Amino acid sequence: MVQDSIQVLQAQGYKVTKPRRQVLEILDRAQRPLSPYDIQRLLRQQGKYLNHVTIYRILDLFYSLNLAHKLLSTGGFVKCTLPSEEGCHRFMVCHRCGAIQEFVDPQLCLQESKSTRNLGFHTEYHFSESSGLCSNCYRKQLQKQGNAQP
Amino acid sequence: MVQDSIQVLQAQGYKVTKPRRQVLEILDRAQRPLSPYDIQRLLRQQGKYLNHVTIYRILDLFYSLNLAHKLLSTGGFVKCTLPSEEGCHRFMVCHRCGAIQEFVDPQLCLQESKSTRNLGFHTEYHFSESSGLCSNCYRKQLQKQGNAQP
DNA sequence: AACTAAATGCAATAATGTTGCAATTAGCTC
DNA sequence: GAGCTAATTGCAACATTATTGCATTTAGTT
Repeated sequence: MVQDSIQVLQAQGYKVTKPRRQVLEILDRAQRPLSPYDIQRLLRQQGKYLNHVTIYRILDLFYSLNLAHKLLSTGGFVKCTLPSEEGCHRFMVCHRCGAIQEFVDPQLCLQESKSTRNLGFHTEYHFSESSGLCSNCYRKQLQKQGNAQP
Repeated sequence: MVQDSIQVLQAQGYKVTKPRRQVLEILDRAQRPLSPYDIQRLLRQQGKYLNHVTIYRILDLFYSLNLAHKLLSTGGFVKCTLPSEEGCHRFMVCHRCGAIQEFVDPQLCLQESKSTRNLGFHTEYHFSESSGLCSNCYRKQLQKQGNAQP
């Protein structure tokens, strides 16, 4: 929810400005990663204008407050959908429709840390993204294949 | 080794050109991710000149042949250090000295796939990078802390 | 309503990527 | 080793993305 993010801003002493609300709403509605310029374009379609510098700065802020994440594989930003930081946030990205889903998995974190420790590395954070098909696109794929082999 | 990559190029019917050799050598020597322009700068320091477009194209080729990987957290390219593709290649990145280490872990792949499958996702590939300290930097860190508390 | 620090807009610039086409070259054949 | 040709590179122009300093505006307060 947008409201939650607004409360975080207030709690941390940041102003709740119109541009910040607008970016929050855009991110909240979009179910895919957006670049700063994506956001600018989407806003323009609604007749709203934000300088791209402003958007960069807002995204930096959101990122630093963990209100948004930067997807590595696409480079775009997504609104964090998890209540609080319970460790490393992971993503699944559907390479067909672009849908994303955020999740945490403490077990995986442990395993990853163990695995890298064995190689002499002291891990502090994991970046993890899985690429594949969401259930919708997977079903469609199966149907298409099914029709192709009568 | 550079030689291995050259053999892959030949085996796939690609020409072994001077620019390709030069980029291979730069990547091989660098123990950190390099952007196309990084590579151009490094070559220039050796009195060699490559058009940046050429470097982009060479990196695209190397990437498509799995001779190089693109690190997501930094955006730079690194030469693949593993013999062949035995699944998803993972990276540890030292955020202090920039050193990287590549590894595979089939067990982790399995766990990740299972984890995402439980969420209705059909994973085909994992992007995984761990950020932390390499053993060298970790030791230095400990020493510094040790000195600070007499 | 007035005040002030924080935030935004603006302008200029830097850095990074991309495209089409002409010139060059690696690897082949003779 | 000379000549051939498709593959590769260089060039030029352009598009996109990102950064900086400073003037202007605004949210939250008094």
